[in-house]
Amino acid sequence: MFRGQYVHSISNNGRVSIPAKFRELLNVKYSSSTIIVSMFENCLLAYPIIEWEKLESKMQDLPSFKKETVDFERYLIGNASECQLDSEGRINISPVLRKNLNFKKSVVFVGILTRFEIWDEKLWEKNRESGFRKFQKSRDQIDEI
Amino acid sequence: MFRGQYVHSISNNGRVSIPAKFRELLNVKYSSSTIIVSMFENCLLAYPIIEWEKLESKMQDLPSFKKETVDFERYLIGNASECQLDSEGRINISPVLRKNLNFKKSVVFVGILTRFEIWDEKLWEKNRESGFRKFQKSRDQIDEI
DNA sequence: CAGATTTTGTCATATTTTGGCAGAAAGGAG
DNA sequence: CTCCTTTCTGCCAAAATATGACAAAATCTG
Repeated sequence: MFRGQYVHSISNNGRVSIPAKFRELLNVKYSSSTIIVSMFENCLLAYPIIEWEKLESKMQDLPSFKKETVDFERYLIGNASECQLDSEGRINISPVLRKNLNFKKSVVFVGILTRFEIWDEKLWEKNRESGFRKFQKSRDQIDEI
Repeated sequence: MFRGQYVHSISNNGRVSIPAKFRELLNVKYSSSTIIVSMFENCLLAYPIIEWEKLESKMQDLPSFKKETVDFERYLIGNASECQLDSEGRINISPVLRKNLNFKKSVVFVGILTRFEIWDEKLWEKNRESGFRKFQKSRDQIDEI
């Protein structure tokens, strides 16, 4: 499972290495170092290809013409791109995504079970406080755990 | 059951040994010296992996993109990390967690039944007074015991 | 098509993490 | 209190990891 945070620096042409722990999980559990990266709220969302495909098949079961489906899929699939890790475990993040998400010098990888997020470090730091408050709130909404 | 307090020193690269009593419990009761450590309020929360995985499997059944789920998982899983005790019974605490929790020289392990907390010693000392007051208050709220 | 720019592959190196040992400190038994 | 065992911790060497640099390949542009 993807867990925890790792701060890496991103080169000025958008190249960044994936944390070793995440690479190992990709190799061992998923037997593939291909990931799909897409936009999310203020961050990138990355899935091992197998997990992404599960997601896609669930999306295919949604009512195709419903407004929510169209909006959801257009955004999530429309911004997706496939990345192969290179021999040093790095990927490239396109200029468009970097610009949209304001990736500057360093990014934070945040593991979340079957996927991980990538944030601009400055923005992540700025959201830390509110992240904790949101966590506190969400605890009361989630009755299942 | 995890019980009591132990003060250990933490090396400047974040390595700290787990109290022998806790190690024994992990081996004997849980048959595994892997733990998951995550952030809580002002301290780390450590679970034997088996206990933690119960929690995670419940989380996987939550709707992935719903706001509450994202806020909850991002915090709890995003701050978590798997730790294997090494041959000397030590674990490493990542730079991010150390920074967030202000771990300096010594930390306090506090056993609480199925889990234990890890506090910066200075902060633990500072909270001793208020901890007692909170305990006094809580007595009146707890009817079950 | 030629030159400029960007992307990719490889290497070198600085930094961090890990493993193991040895000795200090703490705890227990007599 | 003293000795002995267990536990903790500082230290060092070895391995792993991250990242900067640079040349080769690919792509874009006019």
